[in-house]
Order: sequence, then C-alpha cells, then structure tokens
Amino acid sequence: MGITGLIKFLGKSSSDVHLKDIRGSTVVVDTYCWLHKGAFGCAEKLAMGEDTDQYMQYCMKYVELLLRYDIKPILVFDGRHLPAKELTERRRRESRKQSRELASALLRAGDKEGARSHMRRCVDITHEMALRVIRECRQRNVDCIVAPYEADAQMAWLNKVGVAQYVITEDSDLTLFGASKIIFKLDLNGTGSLVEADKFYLAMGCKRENYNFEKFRRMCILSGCDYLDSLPGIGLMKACKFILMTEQEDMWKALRKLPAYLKMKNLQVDDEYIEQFHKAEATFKHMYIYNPFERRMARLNELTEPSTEERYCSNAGVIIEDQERALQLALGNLNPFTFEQLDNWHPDRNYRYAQATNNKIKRAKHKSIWQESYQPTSSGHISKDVLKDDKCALAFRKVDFSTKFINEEITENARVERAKPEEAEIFSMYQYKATALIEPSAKRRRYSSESNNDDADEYKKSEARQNVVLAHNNHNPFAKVQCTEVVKSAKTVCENSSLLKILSPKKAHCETNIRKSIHSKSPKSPLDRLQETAIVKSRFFSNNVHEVNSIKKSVSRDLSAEINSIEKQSCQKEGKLALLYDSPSPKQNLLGKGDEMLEDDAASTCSLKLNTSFIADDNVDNESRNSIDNAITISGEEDNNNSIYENISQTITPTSQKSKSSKMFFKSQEKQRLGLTRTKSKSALKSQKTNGKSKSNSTLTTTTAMLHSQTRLTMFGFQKRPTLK
DNA sequence: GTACGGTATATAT
DNA sequence: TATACCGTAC
Repeated sequence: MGITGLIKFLGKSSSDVHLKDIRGSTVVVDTYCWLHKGAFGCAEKLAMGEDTDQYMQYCMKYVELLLRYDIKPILVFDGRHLPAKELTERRRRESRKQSRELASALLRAGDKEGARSHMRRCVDITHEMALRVIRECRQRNVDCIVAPYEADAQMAWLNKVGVAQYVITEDSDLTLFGASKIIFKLDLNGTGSLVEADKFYLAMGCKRENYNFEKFRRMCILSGCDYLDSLPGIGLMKACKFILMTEQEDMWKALRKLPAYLKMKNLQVDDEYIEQFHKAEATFKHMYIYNPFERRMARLNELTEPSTEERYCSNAGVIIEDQERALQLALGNLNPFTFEQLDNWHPDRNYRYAQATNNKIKRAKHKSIWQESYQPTSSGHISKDVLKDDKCALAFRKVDFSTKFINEEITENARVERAKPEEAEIFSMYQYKATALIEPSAKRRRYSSESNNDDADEYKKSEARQNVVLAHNNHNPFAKVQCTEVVKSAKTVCENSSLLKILSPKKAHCETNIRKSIHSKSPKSPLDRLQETAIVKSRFFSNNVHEVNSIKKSVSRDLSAEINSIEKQSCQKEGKLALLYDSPSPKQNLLGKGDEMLEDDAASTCSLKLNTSFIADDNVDNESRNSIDNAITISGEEDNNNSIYENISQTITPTSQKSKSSKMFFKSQEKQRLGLTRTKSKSALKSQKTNGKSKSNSTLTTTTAMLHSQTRLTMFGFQKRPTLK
C-alpha cells in the first residue's frame, strides 16, 4: 500500500532517468512489482490453475534490459509477513478468495468478460512463482535474495552498505527504510523516475539545514503507512506542516500538541497511537534483513539504545537462530511460510559449476554476492580483474556430482552441447587456408591479440585446440574421420566424392567406403551443415543487424533432402578448382535456415556469404560490422563462351579460432576467380616431410571449370547453367 | 479552496 | 501498487 500520494509529493526530489545514465552500477529490484505486473498478463491461466511461465518471461525481460546496460541486478523477494501486516494480508487473501469465487460464478453464468476482470483481482504471487524466476536468474548468473521479511528493508540495506547504488521499485515505502536513490516507474524502454533522498527537503519545502531524514520518516508515518493508519483528516500535507512546525524530538511530547498545531480541535491523540507510532518508526529502522556476506540475519540499523528501542521492535521481526535455515530462506530454497524445502541450490556448490558448464544461456559477467570473495566496489563498476576471473570457465572446484540437480543439469547440458552445431565444427570440415584473397583488415584482426606470436606458433596452438574440439564432437563427421584409424591412413581431404573422383580416383574409392560407414550416424553432409550456419547474402547486403535477423527468421528450410540431389561437378585444370552444384531450383535448394541469397539478374550474378551467423549477434563490435558491410561477396560472371570462371581463395581457420575466423571474409577479385586452397594441416605437413608423394593429398589446389550456358548454381554464385567441357 | 478519503480502474499480451 | 476522480469536511 505504501504511503498514499508520496510519489507525487516527492515531485521536487525526483528527476527522469534512463538506464544508460546508471550504466555499470548495481541495482536491487523489488521483484514483487515485476511479478505482479507479469502475472497480470496471465491472470486467467493462473486463476484456472494452468501452468504458465509468462510472468517469469516478463521479469526476465527487465533483467535482460538491465544487463544490456551493464547493470548488475540483484532481485529481492519478499519473505515472511510481519505480525503487524498479518491483518492486512489476511484481508487481501479474503479479497482474492472472494474475487476467485465471483470469477468462477460469472464463468458458470457465461460472462467471460466479467470473470476475466475478477480473475485479475485474485492473482496471488506465490513463492513457487518467485522460485521460478530465481531458477531462471541462477542460470544467468543474476543474483537473487529472499528477504527474511520485507524486500523493502533488504533493498534499503543493500543500498545503505553500498552493494547497490539504486533501488528499483514501485513501492514508496522504500523511502522510509532509508534507501538513498530509488527508481520508480521503470518501463521496458529503460526510463523511470529517480527519487533521491538527499533532495527530500525540496519536496518538504524546507531549507536543507532544517531537514533531517527522521523528520521525513515521521511525516510519512503520520500520514498513514502500512504499520499505522493515519489519524482522521491527516494526510501528507498536514503531516508535513506539523513536522516542520515542531522542533520537539520527543514524539511523546510533540504528538500531544498535534491537534493544537493543526488547529484540529476535534482530533484526539492518545497514548495508544503514540505507542504505535514509535513501533512503526522502529519497524522501518530496525527490521531484520539478511547479510549474504556474513551469512546471518541482522537488523537494517542496529539498535542505538537497545533498552528503550527494543520494546518498540515487536513488529520488526524475529531472528532465526538456525543459521542454515536462515541461509536456505535467503536463497529461496524454502517456502518462507511453511519452510517446505523446494530446492537445494547452494552458491558454494553450484556457482562455479554453472559458470563452467552452462553455455546455453548468456550469463552475466558480474560477480555474485554469494561468492565468498565478493567485494562491492564503491562506484558499482566491476573491475576488470573480477571479469577476468569470472570468465575462467575451467577454474571450477567444489563440484558436488552427487547432487541430483547437478546431475540433471550435466545431462541436459551435455545433450545441448552435442546437439549444438558449432561454427568451429564447420570450420573443421573445411580447413582450407586462405592465401591471397583474405581481406587484409580481417587478417590483421585475426592476429591482433597475439601480435607478438609468430604465425607458426599461433597455428600450432590453434591446431591443438582444434583437436580438442574434434575429439569430443560426435556431430562432425569429419571429426570422426580424423579420429579413426582408418581415416588416418586414408588422409582424404576432400568431402566431395565427385570432385575427389576427378582429383584422385583411388582416394575417392577409399573415401566412399568411409563415407558409407559414417553416413548412418551422421546423415547431414558437411555442406548441409555449412549452409545451415552460412548466410548467403547479396553483395549489397546490409549491416543492419535487425534486418539480418528478420531475414534469418523469414527463411527456414531444411536442406538435408534436397542437398543430396545437388550434383557436384568439378574439373581440374591448371591447378584451379571450381565447385559447381546443379539443381533444378538451385536458388531454393541452397537457401537454408538462416540463409539468404539475393540475385543480381542484370549481371547474372549472385553472391554468397559464409559464416555470418554472428552478424545477428548484438555483441558484434562495430569493427566487425563494418567488415561485414565491406565484405566483398563472391560472384560469378558470364564470359563470352557462356562459361564462368569462379575463384575463391579462402581460409576457413581451424575450429579453435572460432571467434577470429568468424570475422573473416572472402574477397572476390575483379574477374571473379575463385579457388580452394587446402590448409596444410599438421599431419599433411608431416606426411609431406616423410613422403614426397603425398603432395596431391596435402594440396588441394584450385581448378578451373569451363561451363555451358545453362543457369545453375555454383557453390558461391547463381549463374548460367554451367557444364563441363 | 484545500486536503482528505473512498471508489474505480490500470497494470500484460 | 499506482493514479484519477469526486464527494465531503473544515
């Protein structure tokens, strides 16, 4: 309920704020507000007992909004009800019950609209709902804490001790608990209203030197708060007037003069009211909170005069002697009302594990308040060291593999991991090395981080990393090939059997057998995989991320069946190679999920862009985006003989260079000469040393194809149909 | 005329 | 939980 009209009253103490203004800070969030608004959207489902996580999704929208501005959110949830509030809570419960009964009655009567409106009124936020949000947050490394009692006190404490610089809430009570910077009415655009405690004197209309926070709190309590109803006829304005009139610190004396000061002769202020007034004041000052750093309950403000103040603290909660239970409550594992165990998440056990294994969901880089080494920084900005430490996915210990939940998570993550097509995987299949045609800037970026290392060293390292990827990758047929004894001896480098037949008939035979053996386990060809992650783009393609996203969404096709029908042709001539794919409907056939191809009819060319899934990533820096923009696409060109010459020279770097290689682009030359140059793999280099005859295996050079004039699709272009001469 | 207090209504998608 | 509106008390 809060203080009626307080936010409006605080107009002069507030200012508009946008999340970009508080970038890098830490905020505590009154999650109840989000849950309530989120639950409103699915009130009917909740009322009908249907399972829904719409409210959770709504909360996560806000969480992601904050993370987008590099703000560390700490979600705070309400705990147990205070004895003083039990009455109002009971009233609310009854009101909800009535609404529910009314809604069902209206529903039976056929008044759906009427029923709906009452269903909205009977929405109750349960701890199970809160726990759903908490679990989602844990996956994202977003801190949550359940207050022993009111979230308001917990948030004010986190604000007071400097853990959080701002509080996000809709409840004006926060001001009374002593929070210094509160953001009200935050919307999904990131705008809100910032109320600053050090400007309260402006709202109260007094000089700074005449103001203190005690006066403000007393004014609010007088006007009526959750713990004490106001005297009849007393609102914020009159309470403010009275507080500014009296300089009496002792409220026993001051309040007795209130009717006289306000000229309200009929008003009676009895001792009972004054006693309740002191209790309300003590509740705001000394309510119990949970200290996650010392892992114990504590008071929001310690008692300065224990003997006198303690007797007013009857509404400020009771301490839980059992430290473990207090921790479990704060973590959200227990239902605060029944103490029923609903989860067994523990920061010491689960934190590093989740950090190391959960790569399905983007995790916040912020350090958790539940980590032993947590040190709140005064500015709220996270130090680089902290980030560095957090990024170390391998440095985890204390993993309790016996825990049921962890095991479930392991299984799930392993499943996801196996199913996830990695860019690296694709690269591992096509480990050809670019030579002349790599965009110079891309090349520079690729080695920029290790500028002191020579290329050979870097290559060695990447090769080692690549092997790790290959070794565990069950979905990469090539990885299998490279891991089996048979293939080690085969040393085949070319996936395309037709092409291989031409290049090396003997090897092709061997390869065919191998392919047959792995086909059943891995039905998708590498080309399928490539196309699933590749985006075929026009040479006019946009650097607009949203556009790319929309394009990706709009095109969704499964290529696996059609791709097999693509005839692969090749020929070898003068050390150059072109791969040509024939299809009755080539354009469509090559359009896969997330792929896009734009044709330039006039020039009879179209172009294809490889590996651009990262384009849609919001994290792509401007440099990369510019690279995308500048990336020269590969296109074919019709010559006088209705043939095309295509060339491509590209490097698809080893798997481990995922991030770097994803920034690589292939640049077409003026006359569209495309070719494939195979990377000299470690084994190839070795075999070259030992066996000079392995030359044909180690170097897959480009071939030139001479083609007929029918329109067909090349691997890198949409062309007049080419045939081999 | 000002401020209080009760009632009605919006909140999401 | 908030605001808007309107009747009422002083």
